[in-house]
Amino acid sequence: MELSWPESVLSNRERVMEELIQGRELASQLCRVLDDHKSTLVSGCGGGDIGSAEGLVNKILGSFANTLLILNGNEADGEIVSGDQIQGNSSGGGSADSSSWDANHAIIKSEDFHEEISCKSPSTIKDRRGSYKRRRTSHSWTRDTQDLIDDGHAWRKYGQKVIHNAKHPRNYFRCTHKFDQSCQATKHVQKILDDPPVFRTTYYGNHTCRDYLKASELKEVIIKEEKLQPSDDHMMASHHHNHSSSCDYIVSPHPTAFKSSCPLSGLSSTIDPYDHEGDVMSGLIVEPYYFDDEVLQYEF
DNA sequence: CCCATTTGACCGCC
DNA sequence: GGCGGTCAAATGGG
Repeated sequence: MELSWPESVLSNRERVMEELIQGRELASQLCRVLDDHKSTLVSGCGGGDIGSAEGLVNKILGSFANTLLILNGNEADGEIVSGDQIQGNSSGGGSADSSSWDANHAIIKSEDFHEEISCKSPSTIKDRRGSYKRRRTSHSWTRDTQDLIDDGHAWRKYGQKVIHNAKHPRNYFRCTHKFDQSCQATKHVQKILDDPPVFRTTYYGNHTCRDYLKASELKEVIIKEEKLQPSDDHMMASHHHNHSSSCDYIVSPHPTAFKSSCPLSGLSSTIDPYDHEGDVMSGLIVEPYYFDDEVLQYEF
C-alpha cells in the first residue's frame, strides 16, 4: 500500500496516533466504569441503558481502531470494520485492539500474494501435507500469560512441534471456522517458563468468522471453563478444547458476552477483547504487546 | 458414529 | 540441511 501522506500529516502522524490511543484508552476506561455500574445493578433495572451505552462505547472503540488502522496503512487490506461488526469480530484479529497490529506486516507483498494464490502443482506429492506458505507477512502479536485463558474464540489444535532450544513443544491452533467461514486466524501456544509457568501465545491473522454461538451456549461454556484448572503442557490442548464436542464453536457473539469470560483469568473486565485474556491485572504479564519484528509497541 | 486431538510426514524458508 | 508450520491419517473420547 503506497499511501503517500502529506508532509504535515506525516509529521503529525505519530502524535495523532498517540491521541487516538489515549482516546481509545479513555473509552476503555469508560466501558469499565459502565461495567462496574452494571455489576452493582440488579439485572433488569436499567440494564438497557447500560447496554446501549456499552454499544456506544464499542462503536467509539471501533472508530478508534479503524482510524488507527488507516493510519497504519491497513485500510486496503479490508480490515476496517464497522462499530457494529466490532461486536462480533473480536479477539483474533482484534479490531478493537487494532493498534497493536503490526501494520508493516499486515500488508501482503504482492509477490507473496501471487505465491499464495498461484497453485503449486501438487502432482508430484502424495498429499498436501506441508503445502503451506509461511505467513511472514501477516500481522502477528504475542502475549505471555501465566494461565491459559480462553480468548473467546473457537480454536482447533492442528499440530504440535518441538521447537529447537525450547523446553516445551509449541502447539498450533487454527480457528474452528477456517473451513466453514474461511477464517484465517491461527495461534501458537508455547510454554516458555516453568516456574512460574508462562505461556506465550502468538496470534496470526484476524478472525473473519462470524460468531454464531448463542449466549446461553456461551454461558454453558464459561461455566465449563471455570471448572477447568489447567495444569501442565497437555492442558494446552485440553484447555482449548475441553468444550470441543458439545460446543464446537466458541466465539463471542457480543463483547459483553465476551467480557463475561473475563473472570476466567481473574481480570477486571475491559472492553478490549485482548486485554481480557492478557492477564495484565492478574500479575504476571511479561511483556505488554510486541510484535514479531519491531515496529509498534503499545502499552495500554 | 462423529468430532477433536495426536502425531508423523511433508514442504517452504533460511 | 535444519527448523518450523501445516496437513491428514490414525486414534480415542463422548
